[in-house]
Amino acid sequence: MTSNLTLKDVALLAGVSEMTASRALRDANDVSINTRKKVMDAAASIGYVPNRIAGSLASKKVNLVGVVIPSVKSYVFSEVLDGISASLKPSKLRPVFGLTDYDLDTEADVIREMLEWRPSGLIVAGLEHSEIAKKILKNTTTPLIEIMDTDGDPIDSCVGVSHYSAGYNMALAIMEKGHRRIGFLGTKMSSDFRASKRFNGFVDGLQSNGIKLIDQENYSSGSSVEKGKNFTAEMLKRNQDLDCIYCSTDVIAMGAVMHCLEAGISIPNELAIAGFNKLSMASGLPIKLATTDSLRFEIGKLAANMILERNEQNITNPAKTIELETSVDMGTSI
Amino acid sequence: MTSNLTLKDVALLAGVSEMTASRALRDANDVSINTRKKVMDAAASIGYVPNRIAGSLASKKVNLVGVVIPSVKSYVFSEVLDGISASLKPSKLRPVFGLTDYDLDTEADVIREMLEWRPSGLIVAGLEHSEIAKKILKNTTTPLIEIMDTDGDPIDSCVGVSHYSAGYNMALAIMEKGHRRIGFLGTKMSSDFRASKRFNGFVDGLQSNGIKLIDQENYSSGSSVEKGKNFTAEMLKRNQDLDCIYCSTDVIAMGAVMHCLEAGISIPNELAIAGFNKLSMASGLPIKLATTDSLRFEIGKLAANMILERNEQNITNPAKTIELETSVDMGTSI
DNA sequence: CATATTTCCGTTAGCGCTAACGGAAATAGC
DNA sequence: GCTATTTCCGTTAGCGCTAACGGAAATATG
Repeated sequence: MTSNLTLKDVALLAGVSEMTASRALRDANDVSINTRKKVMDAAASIGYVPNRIAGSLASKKVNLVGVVIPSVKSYVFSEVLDGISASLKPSKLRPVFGLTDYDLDTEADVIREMLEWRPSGLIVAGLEHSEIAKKILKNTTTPLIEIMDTDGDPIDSCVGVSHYSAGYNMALAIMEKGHRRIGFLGTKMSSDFRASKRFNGFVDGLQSNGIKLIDQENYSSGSSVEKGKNFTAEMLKRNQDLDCIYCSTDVIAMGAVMHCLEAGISIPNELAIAGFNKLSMASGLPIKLATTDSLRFEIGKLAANMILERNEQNITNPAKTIELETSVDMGTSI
Repeated sequence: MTSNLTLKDVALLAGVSEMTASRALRDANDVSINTRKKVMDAAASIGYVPNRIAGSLASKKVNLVGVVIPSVKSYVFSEVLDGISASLKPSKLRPVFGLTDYDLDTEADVIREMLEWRPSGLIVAGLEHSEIAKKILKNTTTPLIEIMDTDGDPIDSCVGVSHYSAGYNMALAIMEKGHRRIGFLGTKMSSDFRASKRFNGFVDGLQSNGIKLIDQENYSSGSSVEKGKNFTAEMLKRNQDLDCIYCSTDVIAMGAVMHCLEAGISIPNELAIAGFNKLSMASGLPIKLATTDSLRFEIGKLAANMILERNEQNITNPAKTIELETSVDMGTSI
């Protein structure tokens, strides 16, 4: 409760009305310098902390932006959050995060809970939602930005990259380097829609040259360097003539690289490796990993900016989709 | 705004009073099965989303827990958040995150903003705060848990590990393995109090055997694998007879390992390497990194549980400090 | 000096919900 | 059958703040 001081206490002490105290504490301009100082001093002397709940109800302005993401552990969304924080920092808006744990039912719950706070905007990762969530989102007048991904039908606005294209273009890049016997290593598709889109794009990209995937491993639950290492070893055991592995994320690719370091396999001569995301932690590797920058920080920044724009202008902005261009970062690993 | 439907709309449609509608939507028990169904159907049919702002004001219960951390990018706090989320999930409480960017003035602002929402509890990383922040925190009746670190004076309750001891014990472990010419590699101390405590503990630990640090590098801003790699190279150039490097975090230690892999330096024969945190991504390395588990998930879980306890019991719980025991994980790198 | 304008502050009303009480109707008790 | 209890629902009164209006005092205008 932060002690139970209210505006009335401040007003009484300063010898003004509650309304004047309220105006003085926010920087409204209908207050003389003298009374403002009196009020400020009174508030400071008793340690008054304004009650935003009451303030928001009265003003009908909440100044929070709901951000719904699967996880904060994944090295991916944390940078999105960072971009959002950076954009919102100079404004009055503040981000509030909700985690879905990659579960669409949880996501629907989180979205509902978020909307109960009447946020100034909502940023949700991904274009795939449960029917319930879609219904809620379509019903709301809160500005909504779906992020990360543009391969699908946004409900309102959208900022992201095409994961299908990212996969497709990586396939082209890999084939251009002469690799033909190619495997894929990634997490189970059901929970990670974007990885699945990259996979589809990749397969179609190979197909455009008449090439088919030799092997594919879809492990369950989260990605880790260790999993990447182990599954790479297994896949190589199954297919001794494999000359390239496309990993659904850099984390896995790092594991693949680790395996090669340990097993004395030369990259890319004996095995080419490519990942996705362009994670900064991969930059410490002995080779430069081929990857696609998923522009996470940029996406967060742009999404937050769209919310800010919509809040400044009272006119209802039209829905807008921003598809950022990705390009293959060749590195030295393919 | 999620459209402007209010309880009144639901009540009217269901043919009951607002109060009854309110009771029916929350699961209060003074409502017959029939009327509850009527209200639920009415609410669903028009897509009513309760206004928590109003509800919280009226009930004086907010059910949010403020979580103030330096960053979400650091691979460290994300697991704390995860622990907090896991603990709070079955309860009504929800975490709200605020980022300080390792800046104490920003931290004070974030704390103040958090308290304006009258949260059910506040979890703040670290024991070091600005004078302003301390004053605010001492003044509040909101349950406060300072986390991560127990080397200092908690304002209220506290859950963490002793970073001083962690450093001290790692020094003992390293010396026990026979290493004597030891360097330290970490980020600039001013911004990272816990790294600095580990450093002090480490130096004192060495001192207990009459050993002094040979070299030390404190780079500015954040840690990365690449920095670890580069600064390890530099330090080895300066001190060709170095036989061990203690890194302020596993991220740096991974970089050190990378350098050794590239330069063909054998670990731990030619160079021993130790880190801190026990990050999961280090588990993919060819050697098992010596480290200290910082028990991040556990800390988050316990902190959230303390908030839950305090919310269940109406009695004002006494401040409590939980210091979790750490132990050196020897790995194969020292 | 009279009028027009600006500056400053207070009053009233209400944001959308819930706590607390009270009372009517339904059920139980004997 | 009449009282005691329970079940269910409505009424009243705020939670702590701010929007909007209005009005007195101070200042400007000529």
